[in-house]
Amino acid sequence: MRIRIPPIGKARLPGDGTCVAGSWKGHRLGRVRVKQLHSWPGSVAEAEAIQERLRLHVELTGPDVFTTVAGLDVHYHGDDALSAAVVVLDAGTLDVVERVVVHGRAAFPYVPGLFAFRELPALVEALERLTVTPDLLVCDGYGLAHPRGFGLACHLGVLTGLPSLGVGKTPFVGTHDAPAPARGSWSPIVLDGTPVGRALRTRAGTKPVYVSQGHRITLDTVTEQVLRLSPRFRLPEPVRQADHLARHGT
DNA sequence: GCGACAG
DNA sequence: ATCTTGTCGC
Repeated sequence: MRIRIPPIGKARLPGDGTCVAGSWKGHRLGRVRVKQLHSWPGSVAEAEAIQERLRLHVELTGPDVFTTVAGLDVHYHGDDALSAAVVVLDAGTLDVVERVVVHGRAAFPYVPGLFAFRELPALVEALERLTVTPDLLVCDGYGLAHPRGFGLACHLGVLTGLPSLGVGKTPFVGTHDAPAPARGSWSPIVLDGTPVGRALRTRAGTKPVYVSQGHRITLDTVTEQVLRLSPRFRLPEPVRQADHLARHGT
């Protein structure tokens, strides 16, 4: 299987990115710096090799208090067209601090385990357009709970150096028991005898979400943050906001 | 060996 | 992910 792909930072972005709103709450200004840690893979084997190499950069401990949190999500329109959104919230009040949407194209075919390569260029572009630097990235998908221990959340965390976590909506790798019915209960996702994430009940009477570490964060902190960011709905507020922005442009 | 497999 | 109706429940 041969694949031609645009390199990171050079993905086609027809329609150009759109900065929907700027920061207005006096947060410190800063720009997310994205490291160029690898060239763009031209095949499945190359993509897997990149994951095997970058996984060694993942750090599984880090801060447990965050001032601002960013939710990231991508919406697909037809074949390869997509819109990537990042919404930064005040971690305490959940007020919106900044929002960015960019329109582009999927940068890789969908291959389970290589999902990150589809969305990476557009998400990186959106992060680079932020005028604030979020303290935590809340990603739509998996982190450590991945066939090679390096899902989208790990990838974005390592490229930006920011703490990150992954929230999946459906099971992927490993096995788990159903968590107890009460909000806040969880059960471990086990892969090769190792706990790599948790099935977490963010709301009673609904399916759990599947959380895992991305970068510079512990699993306990991941669990705590996802619960705190999901006071009302199944999905954390930053991801819901990003989903809405990517979907409806507003 | 075969199928299933984040979005 | 996306294509799709109605329906039950808060």
